[in-house]
Amino acid sequence: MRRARRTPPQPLNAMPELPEVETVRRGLAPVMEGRRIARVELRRDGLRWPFPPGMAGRLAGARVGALGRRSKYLLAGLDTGETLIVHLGMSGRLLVSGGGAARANPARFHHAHPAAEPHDHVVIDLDDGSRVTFNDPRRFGAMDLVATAALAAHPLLARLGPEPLGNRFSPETLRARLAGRRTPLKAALLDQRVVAGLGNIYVCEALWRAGLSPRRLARSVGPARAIRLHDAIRAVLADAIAAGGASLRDYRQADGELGYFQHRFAVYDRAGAPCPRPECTGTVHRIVQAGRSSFHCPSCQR
DNA sequence: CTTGGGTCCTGTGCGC
DNA sequence: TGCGCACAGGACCCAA
Repeated sequence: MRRARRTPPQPLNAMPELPEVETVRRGLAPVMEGRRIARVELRRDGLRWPFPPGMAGRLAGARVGALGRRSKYLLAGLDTGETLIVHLGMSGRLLVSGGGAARANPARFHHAHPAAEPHDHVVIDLDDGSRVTFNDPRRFGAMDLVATAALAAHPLLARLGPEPLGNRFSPETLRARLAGRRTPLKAALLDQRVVAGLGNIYVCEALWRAGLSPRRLARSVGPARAIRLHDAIRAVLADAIAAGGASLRDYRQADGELGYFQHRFAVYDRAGAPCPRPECTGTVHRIVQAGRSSFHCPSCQR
């Protein structure tokens, strides 16, 4: 008889950017949607910020409607008229145990739920016996609970740029938001007001796909380069989400839990490696911009 | 308004 | 082999 195992340690580069959050959303939706929250245990006062007053009591008894996503934020709509906002920060994970996962493979679940682990900060029990645990060693994550009618005005969401995979994100809107900015393109794309959901990894990857240097000034992106960049952003995110879905199934079969996908990057964290672009003989370089690593190929990214 | 730098937090991995 | 420290990241905050 085996004890239920926890998710193995995640690789350092499995940062939750938009594709990872979308992967978590897709895995969590069948667990949470339509379920009533039976009980919520807060094992500390907050994460990055204090939890809102009475959050556990306000969640208890609520039924979860649609599980959505905006940028890197998970949004759980509730029948109480409130929405739970969850941000994974850089090390946050949502682990599923019990419920359908346990019934589907009882041999792997000697106990209904694994014992609490360090950094298990929030435990959400649902009315079918399943449990969603928020674990976040670095506590850069966040949770808030706000009136759904006021969601769009929430300070974390109000100023976000367009969803990169949505209909309102076009080469023209991208160029308009980059216009006039004297900051390097790398920094501009990390600004969530320009386009929402990109982090350091996918900015590096999108710039490589577009053949644009991270050092190029944002305002120098004209219509032609905006098309290349727009297409590259969409393609790299779509590829990452597609890869994430596959590994999500693996995680569920192995542990009944949700995890991030592992993905092979073209340039991110690959300093010194040959540029993977066909017919490019360049080498991936690491530079530091605004205190962050940028990985790029100086030969084919201009 | 724009831009850049500091800060939080802890596990990992490197160098000595 | 063991210890210590730099590093990683998102988003807020503040200063210029």
